[in-house]
Amino acid sequence: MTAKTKDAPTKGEATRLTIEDAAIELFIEQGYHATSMRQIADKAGLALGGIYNHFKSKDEIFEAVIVDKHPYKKLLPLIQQAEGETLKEFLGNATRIVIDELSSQPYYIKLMLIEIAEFNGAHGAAFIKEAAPQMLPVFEKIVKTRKELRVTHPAVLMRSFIGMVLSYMITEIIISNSILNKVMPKNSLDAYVDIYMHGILKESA
Amino acid sequence: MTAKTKDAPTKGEATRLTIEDAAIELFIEQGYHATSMRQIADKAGLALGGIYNHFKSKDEIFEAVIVDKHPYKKLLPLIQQAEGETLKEFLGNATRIVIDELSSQPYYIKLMLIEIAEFNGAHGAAFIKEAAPQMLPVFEKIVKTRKELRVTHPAVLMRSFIGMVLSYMITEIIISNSILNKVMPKNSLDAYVDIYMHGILKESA
DNA sequence: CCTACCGATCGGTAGG
DNA sequence: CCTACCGATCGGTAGG
Repeated sequence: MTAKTKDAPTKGEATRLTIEDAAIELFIEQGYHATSMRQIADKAGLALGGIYNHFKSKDEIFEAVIVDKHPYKKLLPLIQQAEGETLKEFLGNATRIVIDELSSQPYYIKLMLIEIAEFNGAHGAAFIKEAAPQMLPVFEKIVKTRKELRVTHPAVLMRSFIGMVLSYMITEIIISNSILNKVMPKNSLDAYVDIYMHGILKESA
Repeated sequence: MTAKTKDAPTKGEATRLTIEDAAIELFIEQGYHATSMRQIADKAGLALGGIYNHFKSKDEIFEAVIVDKHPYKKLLPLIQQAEGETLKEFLGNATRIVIDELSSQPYYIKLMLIEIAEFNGAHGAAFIKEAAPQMLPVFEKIVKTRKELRVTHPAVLMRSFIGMVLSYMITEIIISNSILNKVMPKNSLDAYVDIYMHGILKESA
């Protein structure tokens, strides 16, 4: 009677997660095609052949990682928990929460870039089909209940919000690797969020 | 007396460019590590060994492509040509010019993503060291001559502008591959630019 | 600029 | 879950 609850994962499930954890680290450091099954096996503490008891192929490992480690599962509840009386406060808090979480787990952004760069977004489409129906309502609710918004189309608001976070994260990667960090002020996140906020809010707000 | 002018490139230089053109197409389709030297040779119409008369290694081809094909060389003069009486008109036109150019040559964005995903931005730093001193003055001039701006720091303005274009291009890639194109309105670029514009401009403008 | 080759490494599997 | 192996392909080179 092996229990299949969250609290007591099967040994096989544990090994599977160990493989995924090893794989995601290597993917992020090197990309997908530059990472070999032998490297994943070594990092996970298995022999090469052992991996194939848990995954049919290297591609299947990547797919599993994309699904299991994707940020929106963590982020959605965090956004919904975000507080603030005015919309400005609410969205400001939500943005900071999202970027803090993504920055602490740089996994996600990098993984997304790998997906686009090496797979032309092939897995991404399937993911969005799953995630979008859960994310859109959050923005629909915001549009309905907040009258201070200039942007009244939920999909446009969602796109602009995700785009703003993405652009901050990516320019942050670029800047931190270059000489631009000397010329860039320190409180960039505040300035960035301020521009966005001013962009979507009515002037009276 | 072989002339070395732009009008009459050496045969060797022509072959070198042919190799670069073949390589960039393959890189964009498959990424860097998934592209083989044999594929590049085939597409360029050479035997494998012939490539090594022009490039020492696969990595050197990628570096050459990054330098020679980078968009800022084309984009900088286009931005400077952008017209418009008000800042709103000027930036609106500049944005459309940039995005039109990048969309018609999807090379660039993809190449940048490959650079980050597969090289951790290693080549990018060197590039920015060259490009930043040429781009910053453009934004410095805008900040100085336009009083309608809320954003007064040139580097912040540059970052937000590049970030806005990047986020539009990347979300466009994601959306066009997914079911989201059904729920997304058609004139998204206008809405996107409008949010940004409203974000950086003073309310009186 | 091509032909023919090198050693190394790849993803994956058979068999236990 | 490991050992030992497979054919295929990789980046790169020697020699002409």
